Amino acid sequence: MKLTAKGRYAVMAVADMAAQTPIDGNAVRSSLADISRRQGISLSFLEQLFGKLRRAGIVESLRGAHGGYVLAVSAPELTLDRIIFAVDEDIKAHGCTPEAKIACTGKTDKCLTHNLWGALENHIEQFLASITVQDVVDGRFPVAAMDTGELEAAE
Amino acid sequence: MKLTAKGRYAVMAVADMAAQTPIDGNAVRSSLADISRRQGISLSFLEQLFGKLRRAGIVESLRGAHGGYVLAVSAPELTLDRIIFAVDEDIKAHGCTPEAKIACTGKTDKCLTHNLWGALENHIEQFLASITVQDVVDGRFPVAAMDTGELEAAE
DNA sequence: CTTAAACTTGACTAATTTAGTCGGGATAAT
DNA sequence: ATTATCCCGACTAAATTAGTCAAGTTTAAG
Repeated sequence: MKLTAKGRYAVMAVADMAAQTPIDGNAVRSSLADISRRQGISLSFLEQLFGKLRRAGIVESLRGAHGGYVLAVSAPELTLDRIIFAVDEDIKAHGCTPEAKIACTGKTDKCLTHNLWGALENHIEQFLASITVQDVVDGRFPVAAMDTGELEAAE
Repeated sequence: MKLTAKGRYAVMAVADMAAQTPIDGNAVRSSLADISRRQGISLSFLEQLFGKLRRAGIVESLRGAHGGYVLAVSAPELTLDRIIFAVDEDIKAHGCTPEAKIACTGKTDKCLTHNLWGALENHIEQFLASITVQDVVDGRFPVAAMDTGELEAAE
């Protein structure tokens, strides 16, 4: 799976939207300019990301003056894998894609690892699918036996 | 975490070494030329990979004529994370590295995702650490609820 | 001792991917 | 109209990847 800065920014931006407290339970309209200001991500880059998020049905746009974006899925329903998929589209962890099939034609010797990468990819996706945007906003996500104890102070 | 072809090749090569049946329980000496032939990986590239594997203490080299490489760790003891780390060295899933600290100075708003990527990285590492080279050779690894049912036919 | 098989090292490079920028539109509220 | 906002696609600089190449060093064999 591809875990790039793009994906991180997208999750940050969506979490930022979700963190804006709804006035009456209704979705809040955020302009990219606001998100850009709050998160320190360039406007141009956000435009690129939100185009993909919109096409993926994660956000809805309201054009024109006083427009902006609204979450199309509620924060507790929206899992991180959808966001990452939307912006980092192509995922490929195993090398036995059609073009690499030449090196993987049935010989078990040749491709001992074929299934392995698929399993790994699946594992990562499941992890991301188990976390919602609401979890991120609340700072609550499965800490699977983390041993880096640098959580408390930002110094 | 970085999951590149380099890491895949390294795992393939090490698994290939492990798959060569030991004559008397003792480690088998494989030359890079043999591995190259069997796995279809270029010799030059293998040289690059095995340099790193050797420095990481995963394999030992025997120089000179009839030399080659030997696993320095037995297949059932050798976990995949060590191999991937050795060749793909730098791992970075969260963006709040020292230089990115500017955008992450204490403000909880700014870095809702700080711990998240650490947790994800940890998750992946744990997965890889749970699989040994012997598992790969035996085609046995944790299939965590895979739903892609394309395992049977190479066709 | 000479030779050659094999490993060792590190610099080099072409292709790809990433992480953005830029500029010009389209749309809707005021 | 004007302005705030989204929309879109082309463009690009930097980094990374995947892999090559050449010049060694080491040791077994003859």
